[in-house]
Amino acid sequence: MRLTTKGRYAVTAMLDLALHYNEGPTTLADISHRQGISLSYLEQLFAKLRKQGLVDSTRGPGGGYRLSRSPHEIPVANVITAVDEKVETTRCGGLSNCQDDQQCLTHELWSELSSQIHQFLCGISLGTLVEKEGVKQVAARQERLQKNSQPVNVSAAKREVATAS
Amino acid sequence: MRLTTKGRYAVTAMLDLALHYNEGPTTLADISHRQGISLSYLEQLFAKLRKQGLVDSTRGPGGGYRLSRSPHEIPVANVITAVDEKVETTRCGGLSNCQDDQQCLTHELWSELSSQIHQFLCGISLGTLVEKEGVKQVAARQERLQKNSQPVNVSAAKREVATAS
DNA sequence: AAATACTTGACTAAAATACTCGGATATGTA
DNA sequence: TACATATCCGAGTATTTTAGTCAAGTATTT
Repeated sequence: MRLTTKGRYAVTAMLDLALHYNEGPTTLADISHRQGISLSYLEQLFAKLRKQGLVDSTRGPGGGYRLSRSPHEIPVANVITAVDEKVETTRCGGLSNCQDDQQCLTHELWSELSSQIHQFLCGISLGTLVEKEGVKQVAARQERLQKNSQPVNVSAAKREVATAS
Repeated sequence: MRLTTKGRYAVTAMLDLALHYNEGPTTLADISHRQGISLSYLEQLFAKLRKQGLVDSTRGPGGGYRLSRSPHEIPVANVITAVDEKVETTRCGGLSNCQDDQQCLTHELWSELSSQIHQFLCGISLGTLVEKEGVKQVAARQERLQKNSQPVNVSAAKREVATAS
């Protein structure tokens, strides 16, 4: 399994969606504010998540994204594989042609590890995570922060910093 | 846990060492031939493996590297962490300051995953791998290839290919 | 002395990652 | 219809990592 920040961002964003599952569509701008992920990057990620059928989108004012099904029916593994094309730990992508068209010495090890990770992440759904105490606490903190602060144009703010230097 | 080709190379090389555990020091040149890893890259990796006390080295003719202890006492996890500085799946390296100095929404998930992977790779030693049927077969093939072919300067060969195009 | 083999450090091409930017398109509201 | 809000889409790019090269050592055996 490939574990990159891309996959982490995707899971975080999807978890945010799961937390607001009962509130109608959530905009990427909201997720961006709450989770500190750039809007344009979220757009890229959600294009893939949509293609994989994990989320539905509605355009226009009041629109946004929502999970295509219950949080309990979406394993974390699906989210990660949706944005990170490759899923294998092995070099050859499971084709066993790692070295001179033959299986390399450690091929078995990596396949086994892959399936371990896959199993673990398949066993945990967004729904599972939402119910965790720690997640609830962090989510509550994020809500408070959002209410106290004005909506901010993050990229504009960053641009200011950049030009100031 | 970070899983890169660097870690894979390291495990492959260490497994090669384990396979020749009873034959005195193994040179990096031999490993390079058998496993198709560039000599200079191996040097880098083994510098780290030595610092971590996983291998002992002897210089001069007849020298080389050998495992510092029995293959059964070296878990794969140790090899990987020796060459891949970071070991955490989490962004913050377990410090819980992933977002605005606070714990991010998915922090728990990644810590748990980390420990899962760690457990798995701690449970498998080089000795375990050596005994696997698949590994034995691949190793046997590599021995045959090595005996049939002249020692080759790999990087010189590669350079030829490159200039030919 | 000569050959072998490890040791160290600096450097680099190529790939991947993590984004940004600009614009297009759809949709609800006044 | 105008306008604001959102999603869509493609191209471009700075940074980091990977995977390696290169050069100049040092230690040890024969």
